[in-house]
Amino acid sequence: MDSPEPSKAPISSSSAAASISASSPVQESPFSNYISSLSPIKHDKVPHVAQGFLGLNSPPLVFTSPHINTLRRPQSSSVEVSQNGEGDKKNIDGPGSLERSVSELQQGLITDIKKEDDTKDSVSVQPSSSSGCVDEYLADPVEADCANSEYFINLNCKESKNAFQSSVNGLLETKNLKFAGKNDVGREIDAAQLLSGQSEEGLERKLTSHVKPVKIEDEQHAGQVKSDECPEFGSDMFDLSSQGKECKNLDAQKVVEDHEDRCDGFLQLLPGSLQRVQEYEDFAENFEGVAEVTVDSMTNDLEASEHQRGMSRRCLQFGDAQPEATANCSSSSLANDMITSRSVATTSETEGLGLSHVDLSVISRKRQLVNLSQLAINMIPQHYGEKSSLTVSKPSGIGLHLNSIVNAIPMGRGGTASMKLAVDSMGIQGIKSASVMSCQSMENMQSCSDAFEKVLAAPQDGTLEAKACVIPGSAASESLCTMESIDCQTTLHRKRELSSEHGDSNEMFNQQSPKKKRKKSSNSTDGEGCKRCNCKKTKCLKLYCDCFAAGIYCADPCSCQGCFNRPEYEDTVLETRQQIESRNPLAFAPKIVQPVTEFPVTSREDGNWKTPSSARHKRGCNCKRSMCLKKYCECYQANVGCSIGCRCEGCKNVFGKKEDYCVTEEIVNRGGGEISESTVAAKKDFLNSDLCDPHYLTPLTPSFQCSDHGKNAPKSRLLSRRCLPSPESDLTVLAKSPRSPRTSDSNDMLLETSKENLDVGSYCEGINYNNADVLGDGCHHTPLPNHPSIILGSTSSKARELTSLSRFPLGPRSGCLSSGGSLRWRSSPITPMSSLDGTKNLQGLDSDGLSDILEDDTPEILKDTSTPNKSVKTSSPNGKRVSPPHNLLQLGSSSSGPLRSGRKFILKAVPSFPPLTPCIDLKGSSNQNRSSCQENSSND
DNA sequence: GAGTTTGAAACT
DNA sequence: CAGTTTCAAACTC
Repeated sequence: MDSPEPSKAPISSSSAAASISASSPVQESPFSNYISSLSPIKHDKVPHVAQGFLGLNSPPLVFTSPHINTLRRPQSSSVEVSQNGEGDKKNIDGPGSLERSVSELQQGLITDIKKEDDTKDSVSVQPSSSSGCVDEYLADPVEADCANSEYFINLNCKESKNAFQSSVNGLLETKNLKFAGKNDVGREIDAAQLLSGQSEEGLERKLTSHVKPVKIEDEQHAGQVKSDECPEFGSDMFDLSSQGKECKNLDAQKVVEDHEDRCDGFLQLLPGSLQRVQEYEDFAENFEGVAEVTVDSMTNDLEASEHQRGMSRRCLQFGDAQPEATANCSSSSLANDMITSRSVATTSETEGLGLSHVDLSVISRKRQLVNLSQLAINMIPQHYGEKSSLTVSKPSGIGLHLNSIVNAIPMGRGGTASMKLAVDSMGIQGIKSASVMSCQSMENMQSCSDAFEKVLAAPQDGTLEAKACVIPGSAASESLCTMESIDCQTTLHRKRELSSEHGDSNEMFNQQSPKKKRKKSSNSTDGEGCKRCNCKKTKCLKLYCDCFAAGIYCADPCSCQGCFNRPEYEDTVLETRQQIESRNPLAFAPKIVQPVTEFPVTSREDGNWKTPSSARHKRGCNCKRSMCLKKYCECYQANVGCSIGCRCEGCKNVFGKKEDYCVTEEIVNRGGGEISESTVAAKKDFLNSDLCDPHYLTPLTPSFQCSDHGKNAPKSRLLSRRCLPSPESDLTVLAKSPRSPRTSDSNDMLLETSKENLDVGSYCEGINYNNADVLGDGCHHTPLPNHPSIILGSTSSKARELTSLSRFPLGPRSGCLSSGGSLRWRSSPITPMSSLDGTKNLQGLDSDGLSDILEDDTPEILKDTSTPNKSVKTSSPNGKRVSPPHNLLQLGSSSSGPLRSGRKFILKAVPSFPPLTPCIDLKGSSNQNRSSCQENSSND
């Protein structure tokens, strides 16, 4: 492990391709995919790094694909991607509009290009021909859509094979530029501009081609989306260019790719240029200036297109997303896609790839989109309840890596990313609406970006933070992470490309002074939220490495020594990861799982949105001296309360003591048996009022408290606990829809032991949470692009989606589930969940009964920690019911029957509930609901 | 910035 | 599966 394979290390572009191919096999296995999906790898650090281990996270891929689909689908009610894609396009712009935009873009681009050409000359970097840039651009935009990608590829091929290569080179160059640019911002900018110019040309081509392609899409929805995006983007670009923002436009275009990769979020748009110009840090600064110009006018359209593109890019970079995507698209293809996506990302860029690569890349992009959408969902919900609903659907990974969590703090980024994701998820249909949303989100994002660093500290972004928190783990953090990681990863990719092209690139990274990295990391950690490793002996190939554990490549900020966690060593990384996963399929799964419901509850009660109390650490901590009051404690570090799974001693976790958690569980457990329908109803009510309300979800953002961490967290947590016994359970409920396993299991789960359930639930919860959000969003807005379930289009569809979700191993959990009971859930018809509308309800249910159930159901995987809980039961947090642990036991055995019935009942009920009733009154309603819940429970 | 503490990850 | 070692982050000075 320690010594990564040296041979691999010097991976050249070719090697990268090889690695890709190699990786593919691994990912191919559905199981691995599931597992990988479970793995949080994706984004934790993603923010900068964006580069995830494409190959590595097979699981992510699974998710990603679904997301992608969902993203695209969003608009189209139909589950199928293709339809959606088309619909999206239409929605966004008619083909004619696209053509127009294309023509315009072309004109604008041409102008810009000329200018850029000049700039290019000035810029040393840029090597790649415009075509190259274009290719990249195309690739990104086309991204998800294989068809589009193919189309583009074909176009490129037809136009000129050279162009394709050049495009590839261009990409590499662009990356290189960025990479090099890091040194000089201005230089980067120039490069970016140049690239943008190239990209513009490419866009022109693309646009022209796109016009045709748009219809081609049918092959793949994603393709449609891309085509749509491209046109829009182009149009956007055009407008910008017309406005005299050529540079920005160009940058935006280029950025779109890069940024998307890194930041996805609206930040990307502005940032896009900025990003290129700089790393994340610089980005913020430049962002303000640059962003300002484009943001208003451009943001909407650009965002949408960029988001999509960005999504796709991320997907390429991040395998994580892929899993989800696969879920949406098709589990079978997902794995391949995942693999391919990875390879594509690297290979396509590096090699130039064949069409197949392109397709793969497209897929990967789709996956990424899915991931992004998930993230967006996570993020969105918080800020935008309605919108969030759209995005929510996909919360691919609920779980968060601690790193991600840490990173999550910089919600702004995450928010932006999420926004983009949301947009993506929304799909074409959403695009316009999304544009609106995006506008808001963009605004938020901007504010966030502006405040980005501030965000952490500033509550304003609290919304963002809240999102981050909510997503927490997963999406939010991921999004955040992605934002930063994206930058990092983008740089990494660039580096890769550079390295591939220029052997030095690797050295460059390595050479980077640790100090700088540290500074960044420290900064990022603190403000930016980007956490970087400092590994010295593990070569960043072990879980000790936060980056590696998060599934992202080490980047500039890292001060690691002898790092093999780089794109260059992709093969090594993948292998190592596989090894680790072979030992522990959940090794890369998000450590923190969020219960969907919790947010609402917590936020409501406290009024302060702090950490998602419901969120829990998958494995739990084992603190003995820190009393869970320091960052030594992973739970505390993640701003989550300790749970049954924790083996900590003298737990004083501000976010929630283990004891409290146990109590809640007990309650839940009892509820499981005792709770019965009345309890469920109460929960439902609660959920309906709060959870159900999409708004409520939105508010979740509350969260934000991630940063707050503990202060309010404890209360919120407690409250949530009361209402929602276990976060996991809640999550599980939500999960049902998406990951269904749990949800479905929830029904069955009762039977299952509490521990297992908990684990699974927790794990799924994160996912569920996302899903829940998605559902909510979906209900209101659009179908979650990603997951079919998300799509929601209609409530009925929701049910299907849920089921579908259950099918797909959404996240890592799915994998976990596969291993354990989780699968059951999936298998189990989530039907109850089906009513997405009920998602909230579900959440609510989950929170109460479901959560309990979930906990019970929680797969062993998650359970790790959980054993103790059962015992805890004695006291109820609320003091209401402190039924003895029987519940667990009951659940396990005799109670199982009743519980099941109860759970099932709940689930069914959930659907019936108004999905997203306005809930906004988080506090009041929540309290009432809680009280009602409690009462109900007591009654029970 | 160096050294210590801490707990997770890895190993046996 | 439990115990030990290794590791890197968090923390303290």
